[in-house]
Amino acid sequence: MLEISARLEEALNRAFIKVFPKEARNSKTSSILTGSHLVPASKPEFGDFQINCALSLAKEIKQPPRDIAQQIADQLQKDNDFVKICNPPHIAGPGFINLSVNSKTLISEIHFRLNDKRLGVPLKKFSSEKKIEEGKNNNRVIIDFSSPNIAKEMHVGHLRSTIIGDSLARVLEFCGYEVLRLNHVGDWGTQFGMLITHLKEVVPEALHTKDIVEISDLVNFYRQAKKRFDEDQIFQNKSRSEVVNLQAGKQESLLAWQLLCKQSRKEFQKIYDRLDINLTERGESFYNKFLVDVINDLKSKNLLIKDQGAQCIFLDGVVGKDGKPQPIIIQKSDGGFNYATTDLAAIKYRLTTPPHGDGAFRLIYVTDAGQASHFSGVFQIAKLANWIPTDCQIEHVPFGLVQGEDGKKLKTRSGETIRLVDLLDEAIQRAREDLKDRLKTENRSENESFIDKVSTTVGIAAIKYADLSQNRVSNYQFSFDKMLSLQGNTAPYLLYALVRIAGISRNGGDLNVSSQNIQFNEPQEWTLIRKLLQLDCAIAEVEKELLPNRLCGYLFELSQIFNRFYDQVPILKASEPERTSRLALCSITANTLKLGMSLLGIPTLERM
RNA sequence: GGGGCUGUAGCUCAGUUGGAUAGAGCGACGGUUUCCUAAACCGUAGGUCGUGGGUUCGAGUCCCGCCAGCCCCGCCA
Repeated sequence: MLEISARLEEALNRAFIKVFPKEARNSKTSSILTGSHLVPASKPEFGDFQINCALSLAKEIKQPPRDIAQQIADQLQKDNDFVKICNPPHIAGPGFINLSVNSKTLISEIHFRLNDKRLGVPLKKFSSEKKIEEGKNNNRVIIDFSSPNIAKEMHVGHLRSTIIGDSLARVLEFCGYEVLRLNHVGDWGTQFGMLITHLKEVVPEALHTKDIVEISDLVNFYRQAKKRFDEDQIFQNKSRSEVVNLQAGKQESLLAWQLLCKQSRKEFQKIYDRLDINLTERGESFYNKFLVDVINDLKSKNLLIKDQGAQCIFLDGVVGKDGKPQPIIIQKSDGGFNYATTDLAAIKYRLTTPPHGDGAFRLIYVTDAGQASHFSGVFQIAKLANWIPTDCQIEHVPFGLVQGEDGKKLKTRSGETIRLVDLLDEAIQRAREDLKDRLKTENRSENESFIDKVSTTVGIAAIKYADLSQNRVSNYQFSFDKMLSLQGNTAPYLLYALVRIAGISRNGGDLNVSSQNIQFNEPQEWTLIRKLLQLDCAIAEVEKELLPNRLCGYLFELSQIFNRFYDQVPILKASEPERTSRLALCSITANTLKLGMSLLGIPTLERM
């Protein structure tokens, strides 16, 4: 519908100039006229699109809005391209112009989708000349997401960033951008002092030999190290000097550090594999060699102020609890750097043209909303330092907390943080029990591998979909019962719609429709057609707003409309040409759902 | 104290540059199966959109005040 919408918009602009030539030149009214007034209809009974401008023009032009609407509508009917696409416009209410796309156009769009792998979603084109000229890819986007800490376990707090970031990456890739998915892991910092010291004592051979040491329980290892650090003065001192060794690049310490990172990476990868997440690891340590440059650059631009021994930047409006201006610390009083410094180095590197940087034009950070002020500060500094070229965007994509059903931050009963593995396992386990119950009541028998596959797919799909289907800005209430529910806006409901279509195929419905002879008569068919044609709009919205829930909402509505169609209109038992026509709709619906789910990172099933 | 986010049906949430009578799902109540998976479909009930002002032909949406909840705020990330 995007292309149709654009063509109608052009027709509308032509009509404006014909009907209101003077007003089109007048600065006040032309701003009303040139603004986009063609919007999707607010209700199906109003058609496909509506034009609202008559109401806003009425006062300026001093004519009743319905008269203005009538003149525009009359002119539109004289426009060749408009008449090709639309039925005659209707004036409604106080002055709305309702448009409905004619059936010929809708059918030709349906034909096109039968043979189009992208289902009518345009692929963005980027000029290769600009690339060469500027020495960078003007379509490269960096999405920074997931970002767990080395030597710690992934927990529920990493869930949203990982799932949302991955989905945004998939959508932008599909749109045609080159996406660099960066895992900004916490692989540097003072905590490595205690970890290395502990490692030295527990598995000393790790310091001299590569690859043979396994730390089976890294979490426990971290806890032990932390405990000793808190209780043992001598251990603390050793740890501190170990940090110095590491930063100085001492061979032994580096080896230990690498071992810990490697071990963690292996654990993370298990989760990423289960969730089908693809990421490039580039941790904080990567930026170490650029930190001094960051300080020097900021110094040369006179942005740094020394305060109590630390190098700081004071931003307007940033005030502490005491009401005094509060600095962002770029270099600590002991000469060390902190996360603001690393984040600044990362911004600089990511925007710098290759080979000295990534040459991205858009940076997206998917982290919790609690870091909003941190990113706002860091972004402001990058702007002050002139590191952000005018055609580049940098944005924080925040998301809310994961809460339990009590409305509080999700924890275990004993108050501990929930491990991500346990969350996945439980979802799959519950999906398995639900499935087994159903098999029993329906008197079906399935083998173990079927049960495994269905419960794994449903469990993972439920967790991902529950998260993605909510507006990411607000807090999200985690509930196994709701996400696994077979009714409502859930993954199982969408999966089931696909299973129904696969069932039609198994029962002799050929979904490879290429026939030119398709026709539609039922209202359920037209409703489904109109929804199918809106996929491009839904994806364009996610691309623009970075809100995956818009796509989820679309897929849910599509599933609802399909289920109504399936329930009320016979398919296999219909005679030709209805049968083939309806199979064509089934085919496009299945492809649309599969594509949509794949952009959410959710696998689908043929049977469940 | 400063800043951010949130406040919409009993519950969980949508609501796209301001547009027509504010929408789903769950839960409640009632109905549908000789037919492609009823994990579905149809219907009924349920709202002072936190609150008070303002802008506008028109406000859940924009602006200001207030109330409530959560989060962040000097050398952790």
